[in-house]
Amino acid sequence: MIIEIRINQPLNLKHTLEWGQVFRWRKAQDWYIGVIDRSVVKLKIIDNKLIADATGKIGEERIHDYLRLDDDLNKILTLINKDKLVSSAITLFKGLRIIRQDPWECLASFICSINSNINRISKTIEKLCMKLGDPIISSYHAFPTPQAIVKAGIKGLRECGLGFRAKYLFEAAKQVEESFDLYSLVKEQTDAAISKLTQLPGVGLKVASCVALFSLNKLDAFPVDRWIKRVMITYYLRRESTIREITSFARSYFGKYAGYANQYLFHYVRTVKPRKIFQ
DNA sequence: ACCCAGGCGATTG
DNA sequence: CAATCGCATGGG
Repeated sequence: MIIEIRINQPLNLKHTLEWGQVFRWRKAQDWYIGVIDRSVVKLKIIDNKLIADATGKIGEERIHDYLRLDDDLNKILTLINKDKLVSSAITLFKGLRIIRQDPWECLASFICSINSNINRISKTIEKLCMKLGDPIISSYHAFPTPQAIVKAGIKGLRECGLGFRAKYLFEAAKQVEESFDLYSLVKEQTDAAISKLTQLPGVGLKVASCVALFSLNKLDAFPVDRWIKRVMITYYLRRESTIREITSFARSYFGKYAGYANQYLFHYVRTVKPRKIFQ
């Protein structure tokens, strides 16, 4: 099914889908191909239209929702544009949008991301889906359900290359299957949602913040990894700081769209040479 | 070798 | 009590 969505504001699929919010999108000629929920989706932009070619029952509403096209990006970028650094990032990456993933897929993905790198995370998740996800069409599979993860067992997960993360993912899946109400967290305040998430095994502040930002509609969540930590300390705080000090500063400095600032900065410090950032 | 979108439990101060 | 440390693992 082909869906056309008229877009009247910045949307850059490369910046949005390729670098670290989500790990399953691949570029094929002029399309981006990925899986949203249980549908294989191809996306491309022609002029001011987003073209989606999708299998299954997915409709315009979910595509719109996934790319958060309701976010007024121009307004958000104006609000977070507080200094030269963010301003440069916005110039380079305008059209990068926060996306709204399925919370379980997001949680599982970021448990897999612990002390790893984007390249490896993508490969691990690919193996997980291939082995444990329900087939959709050709070689595309849905993301494995918590039940499928539990059924695979720690040994089965290790065979996908999860290493020491296998037991975290297994235990988290078990709790989500049995008692942990992941999907109700969308109704909670940001800090409450994050603190509940960190009760899960393998979920610390960083992973919880990513889940809150990328799947639970918490646009003020500010994940601090080593890249963000370095740029925040050297450019903003200008002294040794804890993760809590950094997130607290970021919230007050960038405001309720701190998560957007986070993604633009993350993109920027990973792309631009350090000496260019700090002159 | 060294680094990587961190978390956890043990140890130290 | 908080801060620090070593470790789980595997690919580039």
